[in-house]
Amino acid sequence: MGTPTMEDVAKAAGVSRALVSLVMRGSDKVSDASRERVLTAAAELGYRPNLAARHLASKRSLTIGLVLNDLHNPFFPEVADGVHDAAIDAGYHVLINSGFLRGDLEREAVESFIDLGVDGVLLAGARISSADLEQLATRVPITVIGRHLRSTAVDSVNNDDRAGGRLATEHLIELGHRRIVHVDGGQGAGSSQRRSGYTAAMRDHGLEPEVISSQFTEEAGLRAGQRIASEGPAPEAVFAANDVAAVGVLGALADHGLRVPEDVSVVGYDNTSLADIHHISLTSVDQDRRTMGSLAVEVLLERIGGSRRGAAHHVIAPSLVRRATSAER
Amino acid sequence: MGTPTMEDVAKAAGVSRALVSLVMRGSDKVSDASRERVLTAAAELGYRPNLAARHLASKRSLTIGLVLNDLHNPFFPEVADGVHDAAIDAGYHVLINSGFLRGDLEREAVESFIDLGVDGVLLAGARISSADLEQLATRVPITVIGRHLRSTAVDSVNNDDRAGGRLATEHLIELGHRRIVHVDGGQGAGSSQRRSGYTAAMRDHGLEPEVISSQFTEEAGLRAGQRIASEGPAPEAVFAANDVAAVGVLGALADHGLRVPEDVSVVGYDNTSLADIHHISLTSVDQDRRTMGSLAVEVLLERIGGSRRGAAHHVIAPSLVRRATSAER
DNA sequence: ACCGAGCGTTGGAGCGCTCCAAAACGTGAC
DNA sequence: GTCACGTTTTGGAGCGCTCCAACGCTCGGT
Repeated sequence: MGTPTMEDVAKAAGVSRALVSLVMRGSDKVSDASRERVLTAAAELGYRPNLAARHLASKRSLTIGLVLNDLHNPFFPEVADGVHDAAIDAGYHVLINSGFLRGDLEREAVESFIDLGVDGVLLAGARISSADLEQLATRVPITVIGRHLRSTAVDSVNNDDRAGGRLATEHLIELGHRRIVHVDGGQGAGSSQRRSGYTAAMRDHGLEPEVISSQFTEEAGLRAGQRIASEGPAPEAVFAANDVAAVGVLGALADHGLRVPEDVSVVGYDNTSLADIHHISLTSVDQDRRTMGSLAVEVLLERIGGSRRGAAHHVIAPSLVRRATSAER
Repeated sequence: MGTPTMEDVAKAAGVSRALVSLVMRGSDKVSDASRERVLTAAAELGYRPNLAARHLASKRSLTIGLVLNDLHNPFFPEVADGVHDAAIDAGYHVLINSGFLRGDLEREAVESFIDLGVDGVLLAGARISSADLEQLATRVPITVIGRHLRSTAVDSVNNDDRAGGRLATEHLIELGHRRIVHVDGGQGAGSSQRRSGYTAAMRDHGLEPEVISSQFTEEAGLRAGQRIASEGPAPEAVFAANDVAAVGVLGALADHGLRVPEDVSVVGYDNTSLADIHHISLTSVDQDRRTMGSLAVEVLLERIGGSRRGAAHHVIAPSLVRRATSAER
């Protein structure tokens, strides 16, 4: 006989299987004496409840699935930290899966979580289509992190990208810069809001917005930076739609002999670990990812618990982290 | 009634539940006609097998658990990619968990995987104690990635850190450098082997090894770099025990006005995404992480399948990726 | 016409647990 | 001593699936 079962513990403790079950679930309608004996027996046998059996019998698993759209992106680990903390506090387990940057794999990851019987699913940086999302949400509670949507079936947690775009831009304006170029994030999540925050801030100060359409990758940032550095006189500052792209810009500027921040100031977005590297030290807009992760868990648990009708869409305020790549004109 | 069960499919297809089970498991002893009808019925109902029930009944889950010691470390995503690919090929699912840099949480992650009923567990960058590891291995097949051990119960997949240390050092020697300092990785995995590779290479060429004891963090690399740059004349080259530390060194050198690679060449280890950032462009020793991940899955499946007696300890050869931080003297 | 083999199919037992209704066990009041 | 009530404990049904032994069927050989 392999791993001990509840039956074995019951026998060892001289009680019924049902009582052991009660103890394992932390019920308070068990006498202290019995609890003691069961716990001792369980410890002696090295008993651990079989989760598969538990899920099957109870329809709930006290587990939530976290789908990260891309393990390589330094944006996600911190979200995962927040998720983990909040979940543990609430007595839930977390299982992680990667979408490997593909909407279809993301969908598949969610489906396996459903098959596994998780109580809810968290999607971070979801690429999946809205239609798929709605469809999946009929089968399991879902909360999305870092994507703006107005669904009634799916909850979301976001940072205010528009405010963040404005924040970055106004920081540069305050430093005395007038010609500020925005390297945008194309179809990336939050990209259009960040751009609109930038544009609004520029207009408010009577400045002319100048957008280079790009993407959320270093490669794209590099190309944008090359254009910036080679076409005509360099601008006074660049606001890139995320850190990775900003680092690309940094590389291109250096290649062209432009000094940062003496010649050009650069600001990124996301405040990932990349920005904090001493050798890079990138000024960046921070969205408190840890808090976003925790908040997402709360929201998800509310829906799981049924303590809320309708969807919740939280938006948290971003803040600016000033480092070495931005300076006074 | 909620999600459809096998019973529902059986009824809809006009066959027995057992037959549906056979079809779902891809058995070949089912007539084409029956298979067709079952599949159609299943598709119509949107049926998906309940994994919890399946695990419970079958004692196997076709799932492996992957425990990453730290989600923040750019070393792991690529390992995860390799694991994922190989697992999918073999018809297995992958579930990920983080050890959050703590041996105890790592242990806990493995235990939840066991409770969940995974068929095997992969540990990447394990901090867990060897004793715990051995103990856990009695309950589930385990393969460790990136840690040298000589256990008979646990398999491992590694790169040849000693050869890698030698590789980096000889690269610098070939470039004409004589005074090469090694910033080591303290207690980190593979650190002592890398150091010994460095020392051996130096001695072989009649050079004096010079080791600064440090750690696998940027912070530690930064401190080491500061010492290097401020105490006496700067060395001609630095070999740091991993990329993160190397990036720290890079930052410190820049702070002290030392140019890389004109004044000092720098080589890292791991060839993480960090090294590949254009703005950093760090020469680094590559251990093919993707291959390591895939190989680890193979090794694990061998043990799960019982097709091997005794432990397997694979060591793959590292290679040097030359970038902009190393140049001729 | 009969038998056995081979194939496809089926019912039933059982995986380890939860949860409910009911049994057992006090306890205090009368 | 009895009764009613509250607290603990228990047996059993059932979660959705797998797996095995056994079933019915068809078919070829004699």
